[in-house]
Amino acid sequence: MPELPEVETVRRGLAPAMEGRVILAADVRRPDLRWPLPTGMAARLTGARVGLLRRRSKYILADLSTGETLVIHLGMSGRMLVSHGDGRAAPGRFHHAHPAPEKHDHVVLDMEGGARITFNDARRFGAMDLVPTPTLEAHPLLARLGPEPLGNGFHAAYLTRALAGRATPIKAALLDQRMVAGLGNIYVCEALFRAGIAPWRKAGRISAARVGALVPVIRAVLEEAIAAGGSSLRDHRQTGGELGYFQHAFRVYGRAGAPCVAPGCDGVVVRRVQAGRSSFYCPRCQR
DNA sequence: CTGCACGCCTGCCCGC
DNA sequence: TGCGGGCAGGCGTGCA
Repeated sequence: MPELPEVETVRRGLAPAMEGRVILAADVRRPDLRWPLPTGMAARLTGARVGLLRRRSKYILADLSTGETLVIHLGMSGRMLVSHGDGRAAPGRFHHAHPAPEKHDHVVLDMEGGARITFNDARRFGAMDLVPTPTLEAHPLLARLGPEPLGNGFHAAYLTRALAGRATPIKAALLDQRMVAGLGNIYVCEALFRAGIAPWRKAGRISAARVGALVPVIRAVLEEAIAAGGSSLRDHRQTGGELGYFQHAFRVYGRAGAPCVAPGCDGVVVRRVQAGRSSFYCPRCQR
């Protein structure tokens, strides 16, 4: 699925079509996503004006003039695509100057201004919910998330303290959304490679200096990936349908058997399953 | 509390 | 070309 960079790429793509605009019509074509869509979602969205489009971890949050916030999660295979019609949409009425809905198009929003937003999710691990904006932070999906890795609350002192005493492998600790929010398998593998830390190292037994070095490395990987429009392995698309291209910059993820890219290293990238997830690492560089 | 296996779904890729 | 198995970016549940 989209990890933080892919979700941020999607948020940035949606913003011009959604922010400040009224949802003229909403069509729920299939309500059984990971959880059933909220009752009456189409009616609750119709006529609402979208305020800020925000992101928290891997969730896109659309504040609405109705006092509710639309929470969007892309799961493993979710896409949010923007198409542009002929501008003849009217309140409460769908117009048809857009491509016909395709398989797995589950929710369609026609926006003031003529854009159509389509949520497509083959595997239906994605989710949407509508919650009162003032109670948003208490939402079960959001309440226990750790700090944003690109935010001010994520720094060396925080991470050192959060990892202290933890016997869990650093790989699992960084995938734990309560530790830091938004990392997934790809970017944890890439960050650990850049930091020279082996994925199975016990989190609490890594020196403060190395933990401190991990923070800017995580930030750098995420920022580079965002700048590249995310990573498109199979499912991720930007809102215009374009591929991201950060996958070409992977140093270890998906490169099992390939030579290590570190200058002067003659190691070979290894794939090892750890807690049910593939870890890719260089046994020479990462200790 | 932790760690882990599992299920949720579909599509794709590989080997036969 | 077809078929079965394994794999996939997430996350909640339930168990030891």
